[in-house]
Amino acid sequence: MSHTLGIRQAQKQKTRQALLDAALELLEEQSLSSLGLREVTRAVGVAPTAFYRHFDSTADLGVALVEEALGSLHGVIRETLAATGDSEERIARAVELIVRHVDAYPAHVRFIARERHGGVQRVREAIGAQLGQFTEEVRDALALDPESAGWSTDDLLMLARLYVDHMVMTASEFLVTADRDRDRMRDLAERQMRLVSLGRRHWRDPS
Amino acid sequence: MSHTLGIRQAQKQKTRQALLDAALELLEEQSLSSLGLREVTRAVGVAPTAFYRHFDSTADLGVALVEEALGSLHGVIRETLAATGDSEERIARAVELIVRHVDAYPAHVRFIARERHGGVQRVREAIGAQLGQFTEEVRDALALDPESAGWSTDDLLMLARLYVDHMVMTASEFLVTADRDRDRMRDLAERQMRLVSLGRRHWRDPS
DNA sequence: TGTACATCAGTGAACGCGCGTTCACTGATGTAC
DNA sequence: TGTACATCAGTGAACGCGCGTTCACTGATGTAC
Repeated sequence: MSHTLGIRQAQKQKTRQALLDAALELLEEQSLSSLGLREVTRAVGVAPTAFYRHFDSTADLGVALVEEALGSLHGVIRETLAATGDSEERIARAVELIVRHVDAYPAHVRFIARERHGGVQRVREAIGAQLGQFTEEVRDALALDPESAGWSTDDLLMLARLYVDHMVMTASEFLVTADRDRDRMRDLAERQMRLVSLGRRHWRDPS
Repeated sequence: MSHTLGIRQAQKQKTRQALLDAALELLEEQSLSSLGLREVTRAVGVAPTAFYRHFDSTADLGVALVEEALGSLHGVIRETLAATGDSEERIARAVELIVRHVDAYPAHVRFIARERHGGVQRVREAIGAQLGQFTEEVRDALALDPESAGWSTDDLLMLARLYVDHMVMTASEFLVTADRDRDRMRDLAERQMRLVSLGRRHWRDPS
């Protein structure tokens, strides 16, 4: 059964979400470490003091944005990796997934790219933790693949990091790619994944 | 002959360098978009208004920092790539180069990693331009390699981007790596480069 | 269902503070003769 | 070498402004009976 929130709770959540949305928009042209609490509340249309009913600070809001941006991605990634098909199909599907995600949530992707190495420690740590989880999930998926026979856990993690970093890199590249260059960039990303897959196939081949 | 600067010019350069150094240090725990001009002059010990004798704004100072951080790297990279030796030697040398650079200029590396996707457009653009130049230089070096026989310019650029992005990624990884994990991270980076090199060797093999 | 009290999300005034920028200035350095 | 004037890096006072945070408050929603 769906538990209906009380009116008060529902309204509170609505305001909280409005603060998150407004912050995300303001962050398209600045960094979290320069985002002001008053800017955010002004954009939403509430009093500055209302901010404290939801977050301790803008850093705290940033951590919530990390959860919003990356928390829901685990399922999608696992699905994509678990799907069958030959290497070429998988690559096309992975790149397609990235493109769709960037199109659907450009501000979230920009936020993660910007704050991954940004000036707010707690947010960097939150992003690092999420990406670390992704890496482990990718490693586990790789381990199930027949191609990974004979691979050490450490080598699998090495490869998983390469894939996850390539994914993040590709996503932030798409963010700044003009429409007329989309197809070229997509092709580029696919060729890079193809080259890595080739390296994977010949890893520790006696040759 | 070495042209000696006038006393006035020399003093001006000294102050300018002090501003750059102080800014770089302040940027270890914040982003450029939140760096204040008064913070910087306070750290140096000059009046806030002195700032304007050197830079229009903190964004302008940021662009100067990009030049300082990346401008001198072209030569080093070209040398490393031009050097002979087998694939394994090259990889070890490349990783060694990165490690040394991060140790010698940690604040510069952090600045580039942070502002590459940061909140100040002109600085992002300056970093992008420099990294684009690196990519072209790496592509040109790759083109001279016998292993690249039969490669299209486009495929060479694709590979060059993979190398440059891996280089940046590795550098910013080392920045946050504790001493006791240094060797493990170095090994990881070398294995990743080895896997990419394997992919390169088998690229468009009829197999 | 109705009443009396508790909760708490959002308000609005007030605070002290540091910000970026302007301006006229000073005095050491540079230059012309 | 000495003198008279020009340049200009750095100064210090002043400005208006928006910031984060505090506080006592209001009034709609929730709860107990």
